[in-house]
Amino acid sequence: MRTYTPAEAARRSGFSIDTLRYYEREGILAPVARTPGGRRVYRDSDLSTLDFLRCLRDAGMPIERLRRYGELCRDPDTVAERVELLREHAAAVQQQMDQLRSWQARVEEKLAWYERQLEQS
Amino acid sequence: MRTYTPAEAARRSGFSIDTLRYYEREGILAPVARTPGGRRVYRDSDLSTLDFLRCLRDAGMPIERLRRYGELCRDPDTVAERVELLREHAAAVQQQMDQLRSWQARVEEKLAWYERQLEQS
DNA sequence: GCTTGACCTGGAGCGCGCTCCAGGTTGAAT
DNA sequence: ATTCAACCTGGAGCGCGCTCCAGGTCAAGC
Repeated sequence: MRTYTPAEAARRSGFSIDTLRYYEREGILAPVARTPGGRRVYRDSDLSTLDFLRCLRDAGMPIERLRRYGELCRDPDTVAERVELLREHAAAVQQQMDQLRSWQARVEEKLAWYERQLEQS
Repeated sequence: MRTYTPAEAARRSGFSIDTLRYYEREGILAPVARTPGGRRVYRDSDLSTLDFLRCLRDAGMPIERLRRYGELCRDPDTVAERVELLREHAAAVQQQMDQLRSWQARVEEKLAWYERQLEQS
């Protein structure tokens, strides 16, 4: 089970070093292990957590919910709550996709109209 | 061709009065007609512009591009540029949808795993 | 032992997209 | 004529999610 410096963790997770510290401060990420001198030592488990957090962020989950999810993951007896949280966000994502689809339709219409304009001129 | 007070325009467009003023200041919306006393008088054409702007915003188009689109719409000889701008954003939206779909898949996996956990306990 | 670059902390700053505020004006209703 | 809600302007403030900075510490390589 190897370890990673902050720079490596940043590179692999896609978050900046500052963001990694920020997430830890905010309680999104559990406190990371340290060297005797105080430097952070990220483990594989941290990286896989970060990987999933990255995914949640990319899907638009706000920081506050991310924190909630992070907290829940530190208590093994909260699987049901985690499921609920993810289902909630899944519904939000579904809604957003529906909206984007209707946007696409509307823009296609507008583009078709513009294209007719261009032909006529 | 009826007209609308700022409050009515806000209600119908879904933007706040402050946002309407902001969009005008920023050149996203063309200068709105005024009464002799200086109050804004929105027209149907303003409302339909706002309706499309609302749609673009909801699809995540940033303010800067909105401004560009607004400017282009004030010059009738810019249909090709408008088409280009919309196509560009359409590509961004497509990318976002693809990402959301892959997010959904990943979360479904995680949920299935959590559900197995719940059954076992 | 010294250098050097990566890291540490607490706190300030930033970019976006509004949102609110103070202080003043307008105009429809009474 | 008076009231009063809705409106005006310029500019400050805010919430989010980071990002940057100053001033200091650590540790690997020479």
